[in-house]
Amino acid sequence: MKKTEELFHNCLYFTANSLARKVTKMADESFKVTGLSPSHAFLMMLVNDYPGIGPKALGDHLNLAPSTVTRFVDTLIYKGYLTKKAKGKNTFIKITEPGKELLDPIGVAWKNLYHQYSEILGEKNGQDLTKIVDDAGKKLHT
Amino acid sequence: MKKTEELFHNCLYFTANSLARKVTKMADESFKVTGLSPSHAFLMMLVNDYPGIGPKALGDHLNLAPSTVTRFVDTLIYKGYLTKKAKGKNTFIKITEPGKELLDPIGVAWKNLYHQYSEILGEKNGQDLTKIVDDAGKKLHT
DNA sequence: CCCATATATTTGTATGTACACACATGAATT
DNA sequence: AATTCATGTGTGTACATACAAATATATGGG
Repeated sequence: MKKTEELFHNCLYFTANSLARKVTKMADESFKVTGLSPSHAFLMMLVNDYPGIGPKALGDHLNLAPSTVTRFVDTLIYKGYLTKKAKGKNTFIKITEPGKELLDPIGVAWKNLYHQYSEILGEKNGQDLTKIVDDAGKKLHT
Repeated sequence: MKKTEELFHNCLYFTANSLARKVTKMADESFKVTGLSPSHAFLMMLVNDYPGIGPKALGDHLNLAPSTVTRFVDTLIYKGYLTKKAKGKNTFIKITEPGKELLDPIGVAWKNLYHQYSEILGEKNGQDLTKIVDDAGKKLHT
């Protein structure tokens, strides 16, 4: 008869959320220099790649609900890094000049995060883990 | 030059959170019959195993911040499933009779969740994934 | 026994994220 | 063209979770 708290570690809900919280804490720390949370930063990168993209497409790329994207975008507009224009059913989101200036620091922060967890997990280990987790996430898509 | 959105899938922050959100959605669904979120349910199980346990110890088992545990416990007290008594520096949390009645449904929901994701990922695959994720989470402690 | 330091807990506040719903618009079928 | 259906977007609301600070208590060295 195993103890309950040991059983937790056989539960994907428990382990996946636990890991996500820890990596998120590291990532928040890394991205602090940009003044953005990692997810907001990723959104900025996407908007830079796809000028005029809308919330739905952003959500698809980021695996986030559209309403979440709307919130993020509004925050980034408030900070002066994005603009949006509604035309008919669609919304076109674009990056501003101040927004573009963030892209370099974002890249650096991202690289730092990678190095940080690679150092702890081992680089290859971390890569393997990431791939396995990614594949599982894809399979679990509803 | 890879596309940004493909690079996301090489980022543990991205993949781990993405997976966690998907598993959480499944878990929420499974635990709906209990009227509790999965984390609340796990907390109930621990309190049942360790009558008189405090927020700090609960947080250690659940990988949650003590303040988070306090919030959860207060919610569960409000629902009538737990009690707490402060003595000196410490707080002693116990389960109530109505709380005990939840333990069976919680066990069932938990098992259902396991079967649900095992069916999608394959049972062995899911177990391996869980172990890998758990190990990584342990390494990333602090 | 007293002070400094460490520990446990709670509270104020903030962020990320989602769902359910509403609304506008576009597409398809009659 | 009108009606139905699907899609994109935004809002109200709610929950999980955390940190930082406040508080209360315990503990160990002098």
